[in-house]
Amino acid sequence: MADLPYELVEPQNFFSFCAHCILQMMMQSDGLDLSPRKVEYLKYLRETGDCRKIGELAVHFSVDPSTVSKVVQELASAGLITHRPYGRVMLTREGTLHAEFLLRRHRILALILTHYGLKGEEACQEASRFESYVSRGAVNKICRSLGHPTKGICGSISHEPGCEL
Amino acid sequence: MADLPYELVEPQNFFSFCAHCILQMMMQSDGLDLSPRKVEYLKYLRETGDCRKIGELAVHFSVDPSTVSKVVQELASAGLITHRPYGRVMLTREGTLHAEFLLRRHRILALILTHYGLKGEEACQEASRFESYVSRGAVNKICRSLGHPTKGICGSISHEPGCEL
DNA sequence: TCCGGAAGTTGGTACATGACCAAAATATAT
DNA sequence: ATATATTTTGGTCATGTACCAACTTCCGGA
Repeated sequence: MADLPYELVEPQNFFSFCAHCILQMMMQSDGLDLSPRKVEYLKYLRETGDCRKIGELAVHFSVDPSTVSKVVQELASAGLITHRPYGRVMLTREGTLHAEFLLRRHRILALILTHYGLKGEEACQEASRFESYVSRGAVNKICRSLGHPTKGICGSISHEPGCEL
Repeated sequence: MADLPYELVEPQNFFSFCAHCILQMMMQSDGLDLSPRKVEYLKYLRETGDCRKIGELAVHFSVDPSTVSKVVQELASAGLITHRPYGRVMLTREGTLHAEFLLRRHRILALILTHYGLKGEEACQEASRFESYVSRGAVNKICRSLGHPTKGICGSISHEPGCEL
């Protein structure tokens, strides 16, 4: 952060960025920074309206609670969820935005698979296997190319501001 | 292997399978059994006409020769390549067939990415990241849906017998 | 209010993948 | 035949994702 090229942003242009946009830009990752399991956790939390318990996640993903406990701590360290020991798990604002992307990515990818003859359920499962390795940039291009569809196979697709850039 | 349901194949139908088909069927994996790095090795060996040296692979993938040496041993154990210590690396018949699939998968996936606006090089790199997690079944469906294209972006696509099934 | 069982955490282990280094072994080329 | 280049071996390490056992904390009922 020491050598930020401040000159790149002319003073007269600086205020054309609103705080929200700056936050968005800072938050935007390439979409490849989360491991597959963490992606599943975030999507699940977003889909179920978050505020889940460790045990619920453990049952849903058929893993030991201790496994969930540890991964949840990592997600909390990453600032994507909040979790006090023995407490509930819930998405932060940033985690929510990221989970929105993860769901959009999943649904876009599952959707295009159905265009190639995969059945709904099959497309969903297939997408789940590889989606973690598909970059945000690629997703946005596919999304734009499809005209930002709003209907996926396993849920509706919501488009955050910025995805069409 | 103890409890194979021999009854499932009626004696009068058994000989309708030729040895080649049986071999094919036995060899056909779901396409998800190789780690990303191993996939890269096999594709490279197939593309460069195999019979490579460890050092070449190490340079090409920018990793330590010792890393290559170990992974190569694993591929040899899996029966996909032959490799005597200090000798050349080359694909077995099975390895060649599998590498053909890996190349077809890569090129099919890169191809469809270009249909969504990704540039050639970009599509190739993107595909390389996630292709290891895309099943043979899905690839075959996409392939069939595209009418078994023969021209990919980073090479021609060859279709083994069986891919259109 | 206290207590016991349920829920969650911690610490340890395990396995796969894939990377590195240093040292030993082998091959090759002069 | 020996020096140099290549490869292998044996360690170590990091990441991701699991498990188990033991411990801690929480909560609801008597």
